[in-house]
Amino acid sequence: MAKESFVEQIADIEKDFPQWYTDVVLKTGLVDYGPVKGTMVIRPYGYAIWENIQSELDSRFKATGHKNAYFPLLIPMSFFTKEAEHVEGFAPEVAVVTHAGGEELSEPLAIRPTSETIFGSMYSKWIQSYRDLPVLINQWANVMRWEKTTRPFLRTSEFLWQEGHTAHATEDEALEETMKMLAVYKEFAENVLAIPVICGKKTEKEKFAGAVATFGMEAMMKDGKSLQAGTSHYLGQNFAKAFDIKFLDKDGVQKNVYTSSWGVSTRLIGALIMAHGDNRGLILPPKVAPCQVVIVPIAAKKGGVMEACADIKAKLEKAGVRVILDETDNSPGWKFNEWEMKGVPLRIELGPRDLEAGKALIFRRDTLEKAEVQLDNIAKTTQQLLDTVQKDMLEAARVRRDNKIVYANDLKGILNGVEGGNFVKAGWCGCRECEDKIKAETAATARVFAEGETSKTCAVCGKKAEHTVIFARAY
RNA sequence: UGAGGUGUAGCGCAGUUUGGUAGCGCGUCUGGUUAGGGACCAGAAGGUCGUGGGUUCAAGUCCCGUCACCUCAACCA
Repeated sequence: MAKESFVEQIADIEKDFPQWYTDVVLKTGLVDYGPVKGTMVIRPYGYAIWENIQSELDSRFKATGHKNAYFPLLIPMSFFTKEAEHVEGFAPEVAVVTHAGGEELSEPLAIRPTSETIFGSMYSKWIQSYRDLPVLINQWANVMRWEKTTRPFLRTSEFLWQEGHTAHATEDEALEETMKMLAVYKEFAENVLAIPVICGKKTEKEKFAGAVATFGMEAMMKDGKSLQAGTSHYLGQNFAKAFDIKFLDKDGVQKNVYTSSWGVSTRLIGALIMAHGDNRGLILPPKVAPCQVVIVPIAAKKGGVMEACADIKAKLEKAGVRVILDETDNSPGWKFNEWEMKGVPLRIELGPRDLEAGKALIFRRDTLEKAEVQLDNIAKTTQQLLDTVQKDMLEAARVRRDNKIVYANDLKGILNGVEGGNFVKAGWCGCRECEDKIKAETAATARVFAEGETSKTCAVCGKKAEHTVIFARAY
């Protein structure tokens, strides 16, 4: 009987982007829903992507002088109340432990939604002198935020992330750190995830609770909506004062330190899916793909086919390529669809006919092109092609994004822009009323300030524009 | 919190109007034949019908309660 084609099983990316996303995430085996609402179980295939992200990021953190550490999951509630804006921003979404050991606790414990407070409390003990500075620590951890509506990777009650927390002697140094890590994220997003991003300062409304300034990294998804893919915060002396983090400077004066914090999360996996995927499923850039090449034997039982496939696998492994030989007895068509759905960048097909000719077919997931390759130098060809795919994916994403950035002079222009799935650059006077009005009438929010651009007037009130802002609907 | 909807096999559903042996498709498992875009044959396993009570000779089906989930609204660094 005629089965539903694979393409029909996955929602149409053009017509129903959210449904397409959910289908892909579940059907590719990245995650499953957890028993507690809003939680996800990250399955091995999804976690392998995260491990690749971790290792790429971690080497960049080490290269910029940071060290890893681990801080506790539970934070005394009183810590949050020490910084006024921080507690106000996070209180609604903090999960709290009230009982343990069969008794009610004398002080409730927050399950960390972020760790500025507990880092702050420890830094106040560790830092005494300018000689102790800077302190550059990162931690890989889980955090919990009790959001009302959730979606796998994009917004879940519990998620994995890294959070860097640094303390510095001067404002300049802390600001420099904030910007340096934002640049690290940008370079990583583009060269590893193949996602072009726009970085910039956030408005007061969108800034992190407790920060002096927040800088965001925004990525455009295929439907033109924006996803905040990472943030870097300059915290000034807000947390230093709240947690009494002081040092004796060279001039003999006691001073508060200046701190920064920055983080990216498993949301990056959601970004990967939505920035690159198509109607066949995922398309993963080679650098983070758990499997970079899949070998599909054709007529596997015929003489020499499996042996030749195993030989190719060995050669690729030796060259450092992550490769899977699909030895299951599914039909070739089934295998093609399965691995395409999972986003494997390259597929090598080898059957009796190819073997005789000393060739194989190699298929590119990103462009859907097939080409013949000589078996003799297949390892080298494959490696080169992986590099090409990595670069082409970034370039293709860049073109997609650049075609969807428009300018607007008034509210209607912003509305038309975002309805058409664009990022819209528009002037803004800087007042909260105008920002709120844009959100109310267009469902778009201010993502980041567009640096190096000047608009004359505010798109809402017509007064003099203080900034040019990128507006977009966001996930 | 306001409005609507859904709970029956791993997944998707029918069956409820009119009470009478628990069904279908996909998937899974076993054995075999196949193979260049989701192949085919044969066989098998799998269900406290969300949950508590009531009516009845008899309840997936009728009555009362309750829980969970989904959609929209609201809320949301």
